[in-house]
Amino acid sequence: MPDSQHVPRPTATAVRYGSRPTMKDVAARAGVGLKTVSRVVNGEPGVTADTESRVRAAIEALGFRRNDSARILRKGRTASIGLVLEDLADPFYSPLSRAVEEVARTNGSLLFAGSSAEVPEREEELALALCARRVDGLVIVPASDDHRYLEPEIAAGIATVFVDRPASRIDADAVLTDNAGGARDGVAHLIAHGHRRIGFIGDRPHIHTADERVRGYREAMAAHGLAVREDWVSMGGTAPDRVRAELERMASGPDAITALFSGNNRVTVTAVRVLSERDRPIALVGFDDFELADLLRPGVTVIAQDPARLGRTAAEMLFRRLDGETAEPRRVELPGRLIPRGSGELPPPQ
Amino acid sequence: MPDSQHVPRPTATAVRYGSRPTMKDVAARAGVGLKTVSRVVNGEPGVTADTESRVRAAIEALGFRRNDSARILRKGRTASIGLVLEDLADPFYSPLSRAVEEVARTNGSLLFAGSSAEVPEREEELALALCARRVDGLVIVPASDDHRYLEPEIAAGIATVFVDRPASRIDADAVLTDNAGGARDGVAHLIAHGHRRIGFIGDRPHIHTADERVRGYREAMAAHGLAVREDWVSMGGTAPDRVRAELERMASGPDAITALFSGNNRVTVTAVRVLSERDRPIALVGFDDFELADLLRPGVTVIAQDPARLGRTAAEMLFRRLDGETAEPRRVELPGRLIPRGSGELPPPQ
DNA sequence: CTGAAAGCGCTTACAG
DNA sequence: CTGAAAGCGCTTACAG
Repeated sequence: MPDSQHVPRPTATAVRYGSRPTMKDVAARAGVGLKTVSRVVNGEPGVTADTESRVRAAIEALGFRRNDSARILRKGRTASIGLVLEDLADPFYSPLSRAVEEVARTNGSLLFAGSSAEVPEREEELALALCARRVDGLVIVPASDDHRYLEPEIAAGIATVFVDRPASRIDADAVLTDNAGGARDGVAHLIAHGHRRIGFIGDRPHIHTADERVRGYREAMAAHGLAVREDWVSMGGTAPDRVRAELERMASGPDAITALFSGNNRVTVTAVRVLSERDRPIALVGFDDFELADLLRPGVTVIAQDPARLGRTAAEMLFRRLDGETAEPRRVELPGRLIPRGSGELPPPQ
Repeated sequence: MPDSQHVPRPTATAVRYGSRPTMKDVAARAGVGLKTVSRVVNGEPGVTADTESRVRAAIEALGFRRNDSARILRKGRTASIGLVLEDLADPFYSPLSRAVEEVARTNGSLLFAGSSAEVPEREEELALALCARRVDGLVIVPASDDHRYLEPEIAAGIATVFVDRPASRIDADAVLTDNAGGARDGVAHLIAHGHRRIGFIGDRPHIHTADERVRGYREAMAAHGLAVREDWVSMGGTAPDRVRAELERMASGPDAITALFSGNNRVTVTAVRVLSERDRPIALVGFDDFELADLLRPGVTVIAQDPARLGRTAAEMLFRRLDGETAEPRRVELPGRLIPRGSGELPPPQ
């Protein structure tokens, strides 16, 4: 089908790329110079109505569409930005992506998107591939713990804003949630409801958000004079099997926890699942909101982030840099918000 | 910071684009020809170890990174594909996006992603902008009902695969779920559990999936000799207020429905919310699975699609086309799968 | 093994 | 109002 309107060519590649008309073809057909075609295509002034209509007729007849690759090469700006995050499919990151996309569109840019899958090498590979395409800027949710590989790119002018987690070993713009503060609030909420033995299950250590949240947990416990037993704290990824095993361990024995603070949305989901199978209720506050949290019984109390706002804020900062803002790198922190729904207000057993 | 290693320049633009070394700079520094640099950068044979190391040293010293825009212009293939869908943030489409991205990566391509927000003009604008960038191919979840605007692009060789919904007014590859069949199964399931007055709330008419699902609903009702009252059928978008009003209307009065088939995930979520507030239970089967459906009380019975598989299948088909496959356009249909969880097995009131 | 010339399809700077 | 020439940064085709 693709070549039904074309003279057959020997290879698919020839069909694919040999057959597009260029401005030169349009100029020849319209009987004008190349620059005149360029003027019409770009809506520049200085073309008579008559000339313009001849050019438009030729464009129409040939099915011409300007090749932006060539334009980009000449102009410098590519009118595209790149987004590198952990997982496009994650319900936390997908609204963030959408928000970045909206800001890009508003600024006339297209968006490259890619998932690092939390693998540092993949983040680097993706980010550098985007730099080779000469994206104007980059929004990155880091997986790597060393971003010095980006220094030459940033020095060469690729604006870069980190989001959700800060850059490591370089100084760069970042938009974050107040993770420690949110965790503090959540744990304080459990303490206020009478809990003393509170567990924490979080993501792998050295992930900035995971470290910050466990820090908030410890600070809240300390602020209320409560000791933290180290077997109440478990950092190590969000795989359901792991979370299940750790929670079941913490919830058994004489010193069983009476409440859990879960370090992110995926831990929370597994925790809800495990707790729903148990008789003795355990209070739960989770970091990150999620859809339907209010419809579960009990509703799940959370510290909500606003992923769309994170994305929007980061992208807007990026475009301000592209517009020439040259202030020192900034770090913006957005607040987390406690939403009580029932699970975090359960009292400890008598 | 960005220009700390550079001589200050008059404008931000100059800093941004003036300062990147090119192959020519590398060649000059290494004392070799341009082509030799190209050979080293691209790992082509025919360079002595000594020459190569001189070139590598120059690359390192200058912080050179090949400009892929220039490469693309010369080579034809851009090693990028475009994805146009309704909403990157939608939990149905985000796994689809991720799957497309994975296949793109496997094939050495980067991914442009954009949301049409269900606005036909925006789909067209996005798709044509991507064509102007000369993406190798396009995966599209249609919002438009007329894709003839893509004919010149497809003829010029931009491979195009539609997913979730077929193309309109052109013949093109498509990967779809068997929407009518899935809806038929879901409604038959409700009928098998004793329901006779079954409502249907779906998305706006003329959206292919919405039309197909309501068709499946009507077919299942007819196949069991059940009449459909037109006030049991409501097509018109997924806004919560609308869904709530329609469901409350259908669920009241002497001929109130005893069961609902909801046409997609967003309708289902609102339906669950409304039904949870009511005393008299109403059975529910929803099209599309969603996270935590099993943790609600009752669990929500669904016809599950596999969005990741849709995306993967479409992207694989795209790359087969790019590899030269020239068969007639194909339509692939993937099955839906009934997952009983409780809400669809509730009996009608005695 | 190496490199000079031409060209990809546009835009820029300039001249008429 | 219009267009010829040069050039963006690479790769291709060719010659030495």
